Amino acid sequence: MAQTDTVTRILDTAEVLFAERGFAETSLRNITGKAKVNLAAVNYHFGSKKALIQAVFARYLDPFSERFHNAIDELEATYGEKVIPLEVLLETMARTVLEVPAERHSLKVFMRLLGLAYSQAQGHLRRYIQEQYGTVFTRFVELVRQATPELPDAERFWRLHFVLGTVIFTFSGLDALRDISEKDYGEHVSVRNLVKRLRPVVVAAMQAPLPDLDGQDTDKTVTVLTGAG
Amino acid sequence: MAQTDTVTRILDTAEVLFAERGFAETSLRNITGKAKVNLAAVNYHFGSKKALIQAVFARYLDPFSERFHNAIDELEATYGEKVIPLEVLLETMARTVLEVPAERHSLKVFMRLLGLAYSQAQGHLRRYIQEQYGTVFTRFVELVRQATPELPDAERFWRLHFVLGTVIFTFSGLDALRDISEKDYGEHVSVRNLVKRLRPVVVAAMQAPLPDLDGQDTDKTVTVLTGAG
DNA sequence: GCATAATTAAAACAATTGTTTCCAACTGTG
DNA sequence: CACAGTTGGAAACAATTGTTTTAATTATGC
Repeated sequence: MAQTDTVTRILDTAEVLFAERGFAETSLRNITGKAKVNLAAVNYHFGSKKALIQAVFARYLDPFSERFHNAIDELEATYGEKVIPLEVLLETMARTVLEVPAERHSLKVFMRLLGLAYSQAQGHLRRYIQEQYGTVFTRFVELVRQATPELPDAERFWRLHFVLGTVIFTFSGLDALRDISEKDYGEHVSVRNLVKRLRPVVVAAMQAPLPDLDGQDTDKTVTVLTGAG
Repeated sequence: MAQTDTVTRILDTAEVLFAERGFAETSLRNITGKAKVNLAAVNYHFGSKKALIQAVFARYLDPFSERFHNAIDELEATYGEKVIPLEVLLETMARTVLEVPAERHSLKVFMRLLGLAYSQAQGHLRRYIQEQYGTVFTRFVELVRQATPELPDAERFWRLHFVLGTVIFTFSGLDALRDISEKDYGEHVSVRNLVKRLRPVVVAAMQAPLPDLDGQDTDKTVTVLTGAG
């Protein structure tokens, strides 16, 4: 058994189990058992369970980070001094996200891991991702800023997280949602199909009219909402 | 110490710890220690940790379910045979969600618990919530269907989950996001403020143009996206 | 082909988990 | 006051956790 084989086998098994059950709910014995490697192999090759978790993320985020930087480089070279349209930025992000796991594993696992990174506020993980891949996200946000000059900075910040929530939540719970969709509406949705459904919704969300933040909401009447129809 | 005091103290402490760290990461000793009750009290009063988790949810979802049914009853009485507008439905849902935890605890905890219920796919939890509170959601969805006749059923299904993802994701990670927002943009966002920001985005998402689902995406050009600008 | 390092294997480790047991303390009722 | 049943408290339970240790095996370099 080659040296890399054990490492790869652990990573392959771990990412699936993590995505299915979460980090705390997945024991090393569970991983090593399913991967048919020795229990001590995890601590030998990775050092600790925390380090294994980070390694699982790195295997997705490293290629993503590199590809996305390259994609943005190309865009900037193409558009020169001109502002890159929001739709192009979103499309580039989507394409990069879709490309990375396509090579090896499923997008679902990747998204589910991202969702876990947020929801299971494992302190070390959030810190690791922020330190390791913060610059990519910062660069993207800056371009989005230039593409949406009409949005106040704070508003853009929140809207980006709104759509991030939509995407992560959707793909993270993909299996369960797909089952319901298939049972109730008889149609099987592919990832590509779902991306197509997401497109107009995400764009509409980013381009929605600005909220009325003045007035200390003295009343909860529904009239406030109707302004967007 | 009255009989209910211990139970309440356990629930109050458990919901906060669950919301902060998740279910598996929160031990009974952690809960009982912080709640200053005996370790065995949990198993005595609730039977098991699983049952405790369900009880924590029930304390939020029971009042929510009742209030929401009442609110819908009122709406149906008011509108008679007429269709209830989408904005009114969303507003009613939002108001009910905001009302329930306001009485006792924080909305953040409530949302975070909902997020965990989805992300930490504890089988028993999802089943419990589905069995216990499925009818409320079904009733709501049916009204949304009448309010959005232009949406295909499957499309409406997905869009509801898209916005559900936005809301849960946002409030679930509220603390972390708020910290960033406050640090980078110097403005402290309240829950009410955030609800105001969500309003136009959610409405725009539901009313976004329909996706182009034909054509087996032969190309990944950005032109597909621009149709929504 | 041998010496040395790298990897795998098996076992034990200490710590923590949810749960149960057993007994004391309390509560309310006759 | 006495006695039933309920609740609280400390300890122990068995199971599982991540990690470490020790020995065997395999690969590598000279």
